[in-house]
Amino acid sequence: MSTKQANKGAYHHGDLKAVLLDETARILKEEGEAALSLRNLAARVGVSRTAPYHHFKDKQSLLSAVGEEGFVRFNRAMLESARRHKGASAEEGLRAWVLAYVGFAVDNAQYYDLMYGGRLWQSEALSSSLLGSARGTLRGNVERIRSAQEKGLYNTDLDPVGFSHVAWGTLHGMSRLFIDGVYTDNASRERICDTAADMLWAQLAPRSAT
Amino acid sequence: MSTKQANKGAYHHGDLKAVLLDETARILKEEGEAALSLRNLAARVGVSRTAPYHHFKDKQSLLSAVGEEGFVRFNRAMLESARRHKGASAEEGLRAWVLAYVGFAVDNAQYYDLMYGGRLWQSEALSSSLLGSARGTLRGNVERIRSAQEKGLYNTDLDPVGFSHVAWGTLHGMSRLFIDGVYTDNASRERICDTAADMLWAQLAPRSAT
DNA sequence: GCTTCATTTTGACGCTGTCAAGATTGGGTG
DNA sequence: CACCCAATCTTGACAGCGTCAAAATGAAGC
Repeated sequence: MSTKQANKGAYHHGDLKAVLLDETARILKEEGEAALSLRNLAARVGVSRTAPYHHFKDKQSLLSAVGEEGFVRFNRAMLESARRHKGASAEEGLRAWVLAYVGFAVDNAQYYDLMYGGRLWQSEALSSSLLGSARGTLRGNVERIRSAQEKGLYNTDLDPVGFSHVAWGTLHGMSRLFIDGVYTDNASRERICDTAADMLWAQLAPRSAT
Repeated sequence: MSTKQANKGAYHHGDLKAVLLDETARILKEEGEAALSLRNLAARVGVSRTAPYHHFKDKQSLLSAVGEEGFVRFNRAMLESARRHKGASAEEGLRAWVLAYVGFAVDNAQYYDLMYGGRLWQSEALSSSLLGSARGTLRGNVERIRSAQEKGLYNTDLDPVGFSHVAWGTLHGMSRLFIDGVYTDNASRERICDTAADMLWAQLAPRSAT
């Protein structure tokens, strides 16, 4: 038991930081934000109340770290979705992207809430790596649009930056309305996503096409 | 001093409920959600810690009431914006609506947060009048679209319900990104709103038009 | 004038985030 | 191998929170 992993019960836990991140996400998912307290969290993991403070400056810092983990998972999910629709048409690709974005947000609300929650972005916590992740995602979108425009797949009259902002707003807004339970019919996710994809594609479609 | 209003300092405050609602909104706006505690609130208003409990079941109930007030103000703002652009074209009207919606959300974030925050809509608190307000707003949009379609002002091939959902998502998403400080450039509000209005109008514009 | 009832207060409880100080241990250096 | 240091974890403590119960206060009606 000299390795740094999985020596549960020892005084030096070894794995505590990772375990805290995972357990935090689990509690947020299964019991909601209100049920998350550092004391409760520590108890579940089997350490004393203040043990987490040796790995995270305070509660907000822990939540920021979970948010970063969310960005990693989000990027992974988007890449995988893109890979799965590699041969598809531009319109199919867009449709898949919309569905993948909203799908991730709804199915991983415990992460998505933290990723774009106001508390992260307004406070000074906003670790630079997190900000980098978010900016990188947006810039990636812009670049992908630009590249597709050059290949003649997208409408070349469109401003990539402006469109990215609005498209992001659309996906973010739909995701939030689903997550927060404001949309009444959660089962209609695919239908609404398709309608949104239609709208976005009407902007992206090359002028000469249908 | 026998009337029920404005007898400050008296044992029976008289106005307490209204004052609590206003002061809550003020604290949320000026100091943020984290700074709002019932004890602090009570102290500011000049009553003891538990006085609010005779007007609101608990903290969540107070926040719900503020949220309802938000819906009232929101509807008022939307009506006024519509009145101000009464003679304008359909496209101009849409543009004004987008700007009015996002403008209200950003300038009254303390209300908007509560109106569409997850805590209201998931919890059982969700008073029926609040739900009525929200549903009414959405149904009003759908009806307005339908009516404009019949007058030939909007594209008649469009499904009013589906479009309403997505358009709402777009405005809600942009509002949230502005409020939460995720959009970097808050000054570009009008430009982004215009881009969004372009996109929405491309859906609404009658088929035969430009 | 007395009663009744809504309103407000004081007291108390368990929970929270966080700091300070002490206990424990594993890894690197002699 | 022994030692010490730094990392890690624990115990103790404090102020603040939401909320309940019981007592106090004052306005309105008979």
